[in-house]
Amino acid sequence: MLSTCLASGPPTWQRVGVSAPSTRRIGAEDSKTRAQLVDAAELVLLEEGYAAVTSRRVAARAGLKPQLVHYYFRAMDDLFLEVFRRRADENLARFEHEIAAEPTLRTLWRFNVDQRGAVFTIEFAALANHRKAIRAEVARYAERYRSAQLAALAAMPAGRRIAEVGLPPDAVLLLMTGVTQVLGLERALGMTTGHQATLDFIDAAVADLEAPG
Amino acid sequence: MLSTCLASGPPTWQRVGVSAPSTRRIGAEDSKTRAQLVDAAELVLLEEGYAAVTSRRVAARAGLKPQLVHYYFRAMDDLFLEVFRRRADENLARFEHEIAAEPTLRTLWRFNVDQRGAVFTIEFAALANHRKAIRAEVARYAERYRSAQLAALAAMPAGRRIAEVGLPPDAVLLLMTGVTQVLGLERALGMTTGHQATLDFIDAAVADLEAPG
DNA sequence: GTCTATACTTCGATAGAC
DNA sequence: GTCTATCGAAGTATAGAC
Repeated sequence: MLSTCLASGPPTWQRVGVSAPSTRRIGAEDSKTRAQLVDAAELVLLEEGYAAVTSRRVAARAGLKPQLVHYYFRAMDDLFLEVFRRRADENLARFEHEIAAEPTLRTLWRFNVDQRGAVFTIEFAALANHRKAIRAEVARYAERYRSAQLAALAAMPAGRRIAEVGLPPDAVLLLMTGVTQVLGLERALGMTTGHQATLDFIDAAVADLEAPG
Repeated sequence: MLSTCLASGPPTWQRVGVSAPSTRRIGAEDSKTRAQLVDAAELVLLEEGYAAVTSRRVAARAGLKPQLVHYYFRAMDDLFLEVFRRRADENLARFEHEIAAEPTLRTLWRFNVDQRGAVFTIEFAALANHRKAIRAEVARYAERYRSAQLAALAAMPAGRRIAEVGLPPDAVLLLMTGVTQVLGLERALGMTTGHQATLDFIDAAVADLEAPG
């Protein structure tokens, strides 16, 4: 009966080991319908959280039938991966573009703090905690992004200055990423105390590293 | 028929406006069974994520019947709140205790970086994004914790030194919280590049603020 | 006060029709 | 290549038995 549906045992996304063989046919990757489903899934994810990303709700959002989700994606995880990859690739490309146009520490910081994907990030962080395939993909992206940032940093004057001062470049990036994240998280909670002061402080630090005097 | 189950419409936790009247009887707060359910819920949350915290799975984890979850908790959100409050209160108490025993910047930092609740935090951050009641509770806790940290900081020598240097205390806390979080998140992803260097750097900074030379 | 029998919705997934 | 009819498990919740 080869791995039929959820017949007994934990839900599909929790199963371990050899994934189902499943000879089921899958829709074309360049299908327009498929793209609509990915769009809808992203919206549902952002508005209602990953737990709400079900075939039925995604389909409803796209004005399509639920079964189509399973036609285009072997399992819900594949849909999540698609949603993630799309944004991740786009984000990386945008970073490379902006940093190439103006390779400064300020650009690096602006890009970090600009991140509109605070909710997006949290949802996938939570997902990554419990789903192997997603964790791997998120990690892969995080590494790529980190490398790109490090390379950019090393190539700019401020980067060399940072090294001279004895500041580990990794630490600078981790600190920047960190504050950004907390600021976003707290804002989502309705908290803003100390945010402006923090932003001002970092702004000044960036300015100082950029053009010390 | 007054608000029967999920009969039509979005799931309970998404419903807006006046919450169901529901005259249903609810179990005693000091019930042992109830406590078992909260324990089980926390375990499921940590191991499988918030989406896996369902009446059936929680009950299974506790070796009890699924219906009991609904007897002791009016809705699943109430269970989440209970899980959160328990840990939050415990954490705050532990903080107050440790900072009272040794009111230094190092204690503050150690407590932050020690946080074992990285997964816990992410899960509730994700939950808070989409569930009003939970968001309110998380925000309430975050404010309390922030206040406690600020008060502790203001009362220690290093705190005064920070102010002298022109560093906003809020920024110091946000930076500390931020790195901690990213470090935890990345470690969960299997990333460790630059972590030690960052920890060493902050360690040195803390030492310097503690006893400048 | 505690727990169970039961309702019925939503879920992921597949086989098979077009 | 695209979509639909349909299955059986898992989901929340209530009313009523003990």
